[in-house]
Amino acid sequence: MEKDIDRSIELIQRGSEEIIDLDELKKKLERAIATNTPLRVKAGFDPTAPDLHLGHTVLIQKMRHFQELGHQVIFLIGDFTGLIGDPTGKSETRPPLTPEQVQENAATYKEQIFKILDPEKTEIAFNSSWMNDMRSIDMIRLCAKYTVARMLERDDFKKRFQSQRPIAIHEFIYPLIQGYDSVALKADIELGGTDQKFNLLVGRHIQKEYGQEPQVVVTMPLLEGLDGINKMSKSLGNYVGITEDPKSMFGKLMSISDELMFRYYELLSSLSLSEIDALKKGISEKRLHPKEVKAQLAIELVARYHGEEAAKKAREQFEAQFSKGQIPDDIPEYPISKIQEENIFIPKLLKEAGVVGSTSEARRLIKQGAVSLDGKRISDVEIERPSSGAVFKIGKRRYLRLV
RNA sequence: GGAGAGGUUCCCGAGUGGCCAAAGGGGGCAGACUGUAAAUCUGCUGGCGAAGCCUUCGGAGGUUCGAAUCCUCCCCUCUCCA
Repeated sequence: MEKDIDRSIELIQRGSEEIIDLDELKKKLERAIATNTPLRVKAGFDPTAPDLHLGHTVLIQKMRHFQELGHQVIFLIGDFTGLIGDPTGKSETRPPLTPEQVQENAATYKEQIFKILDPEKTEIAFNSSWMNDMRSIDMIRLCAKYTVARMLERDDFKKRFQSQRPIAIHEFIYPLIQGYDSVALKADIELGGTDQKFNLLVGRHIQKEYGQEPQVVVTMPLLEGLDGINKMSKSLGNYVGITEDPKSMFGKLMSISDELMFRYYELLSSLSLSEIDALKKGISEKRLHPKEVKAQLAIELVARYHGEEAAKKAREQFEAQFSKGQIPDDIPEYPISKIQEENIFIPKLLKEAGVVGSTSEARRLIKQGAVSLDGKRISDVEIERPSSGAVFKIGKRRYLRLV
């Protein structure tokens, strides 16, 4: 275990939004060192969406920091709370997952998180394992430990209450159960996104009610997605999945803005803050090209999930395709033998090959000058039959090779 | 149980008999500029071998020369009162 409290604190604080409460954290660290007992660090995850993206890894990286400091990390899968659904925004009761599905999702989680976390120092827990056995009377007792007025402090609830929009009762129970999880796990620290702050704080209160020392809350910022505006989420399509192939991961990271790049550096890279500052300085003094700095970030992240070799290759492919305009190897192909006519009707060909959604779309693209054949822009929907090996390029990154 | 509001294209949202494949915005795609940057500017954004035709405004019927728009029934969402 890391014996230097200041170094511990520095690492814990890195990139974090808020720590409640710093003094308590110090005390816990001191005691952990004195008694040689690792702190129990909890973070909860939704059982329904085990497809992690870089946004999730901000939190997981922080878990890793705790492991590096020698503490015990608990990866809590909220398979019970998942049935309720977190009332962030909409209220909905989700269809229950079968135990098999939960196990399956958990397996997927493990596969993904252990690219970052040390399996030896990670405990996987399911809150159904204590919640399923809770009796009604105990649930009511749990509910008795918090008040409606305090629940309404939560911004989301407050707004809905004030604007006379509905709040279902079960939504109040979610934070209580999340808090109770901390009791069940005897959490010293709970990590979560800034949107989780209220729930995490309820956990402190509930722990006190059950005679435990309140957990320290560490909130992490929500990572902006590729658009730089919305938070990274799958439904918005602005994400980089950690199981994505190296090439598309690299490409997506290269498409972010320079401004966003430093946000990613801070929250995702393992470079120290001073190293990151040096990069910023290098760019402003024109010693470094922002594109190169971005490529370094992309390489680091691709390597984390796919290894050094794959990262290097992804970069080479990227440079070949976009900087040198070369045609990538792995592009869709279409057998020219399928076409009988002497003249080929391009919209139909492209649609059949599945590179465009409809002939109408293909017509529009041709009209806009987005389609080229072997480097020459096409202006007509019909052309003479090309020989096999000819390559269509549609827009920036769609290709089709005739074979 | 009673009263009311509403469901429009990927999303938000305008449209209350023909000028509606449906305003505007967002998103997306494409072109220019670049570093696949970002920002900006421009264009496109239901389908069809493209003439015109076909399908689309919660669902099913109906009125009408003509329906997203009017009528009937049904489904769904939301609000208020109790």
